Amino acid sequence: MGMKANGKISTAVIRRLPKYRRILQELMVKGVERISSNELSALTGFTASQIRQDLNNFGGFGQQGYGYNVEGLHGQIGNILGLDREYRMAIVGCGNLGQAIANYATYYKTGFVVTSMFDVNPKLIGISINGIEVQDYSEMQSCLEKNPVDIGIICTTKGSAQDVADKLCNGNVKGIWNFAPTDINVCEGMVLENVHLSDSLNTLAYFISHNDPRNEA
Amino acid sequence: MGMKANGKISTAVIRRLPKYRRILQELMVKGVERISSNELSALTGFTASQIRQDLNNFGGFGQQGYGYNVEGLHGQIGNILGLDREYRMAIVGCGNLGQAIANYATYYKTGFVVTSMFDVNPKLIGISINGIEVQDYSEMQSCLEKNPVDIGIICTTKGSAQDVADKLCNGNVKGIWNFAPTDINVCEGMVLENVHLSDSLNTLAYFISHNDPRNEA
DNA sequence: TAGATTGTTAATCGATTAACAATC
DNA sequence: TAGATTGTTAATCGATTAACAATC
Repeated sequence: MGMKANGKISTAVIRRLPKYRRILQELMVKGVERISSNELSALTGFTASQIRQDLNNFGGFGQQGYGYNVEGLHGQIGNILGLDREYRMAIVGCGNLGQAIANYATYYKTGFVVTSMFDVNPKLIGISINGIEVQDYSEMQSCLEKNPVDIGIICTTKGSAQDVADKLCNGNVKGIWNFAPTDINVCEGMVLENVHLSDSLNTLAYFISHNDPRNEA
Repeated sequence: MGMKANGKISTAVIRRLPKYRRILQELMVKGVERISSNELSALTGFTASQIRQDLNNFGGFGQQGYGYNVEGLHGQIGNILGLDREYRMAIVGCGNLGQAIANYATYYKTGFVVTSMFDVNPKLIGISINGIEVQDYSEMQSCLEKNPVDIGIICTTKGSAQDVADKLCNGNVKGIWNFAPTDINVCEGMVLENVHLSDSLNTLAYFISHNDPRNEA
């Protein structure tokens, strides 16, 4: 039960947590009540030892001779990830990708709520996506003051990304989810998560051209 | 010049290559001719030592006392990644995300060509996206026989992803780029690159809720 | 030539795996 | 209780960093 979380957990561990939780969710749907680290190993591809090691960074969630309670562990990991609260999000750049995320985020992820969307394109300003009206990017700063968000999502072109990032930093968002195919500089304390699709595709090309099927990213 | 590439290069190294190349491209645009591992370190955030180590997995591209030729190194890394050829791609699932990728891929990435798109939704079948007509998913297998592709891109819901993956395996694609928020099983030899947006967002939530700005994914 | 910077080996650090005692 | 499986320590493995000789 008790979170240890004394020191810094390595990012490798943290990035495995969502997968654990995803698989536990599927088990819950199937009505599975308990699972051992060995069975989880088969489902995740990680070793049983690593799974036990990972989980014990945060606390002893299992029980000797029994394993882990699926629902309980799912909840624990959710808490660790900070999914026991709501995150308000603003999408900047409302092209296909921005729209995809607007729909996607609300569809798959309760807890993540898109509360505003911004663009510079007059054809997009004013239209409604998933119930959210696209606002003029020039009004973003004042909008964010009135309606603060936790996460800014950058779905613009490479060229605009840094300007957006700067304005999001001023707008007191806590984290930036960056889909623009470039690296951006962010202010002290800002959490940054990049989704570099072009890098991902290039990596795929590497493995294809080298005939090297080392699955799983 | 000469590729070593004797043994298997670690995936950690491979995943850094696209970033090197991306930054070299920007330097080319700026007209920069040469760069040292130290300067590259400042631009990438990796240590100079690591950069030299990484590159020397593939060959000695630098010159003592000089550094690296920007254009030359950019080309070399492109070759290593397998970007000296064309990749034909099929998109399965033509919602916002599929459409975003259809536009994105061709816009940013020469060398990656979307040649066909498939969906089950009658409202989407027949429409044209970026010049490609959306075809009925039920015809995918015969279409792929007539017009083979290298990469299949899964932009469907969780529930359909495995069926799509199976059909892509039969369709002789070489790699799968999976955007569905689930893990899929692929046949022997298939290259799989997952883009788990929900995992990425969960990771972002972790760092926000722990007030831990360990930037860069 | 002297200075700069690579290529490469050796040292360090961290992450993964193995093993097993604790315990349900 | 006996069996199963965790929690945790120790051993191994691999990746990163440091150092420096080679060389442009």
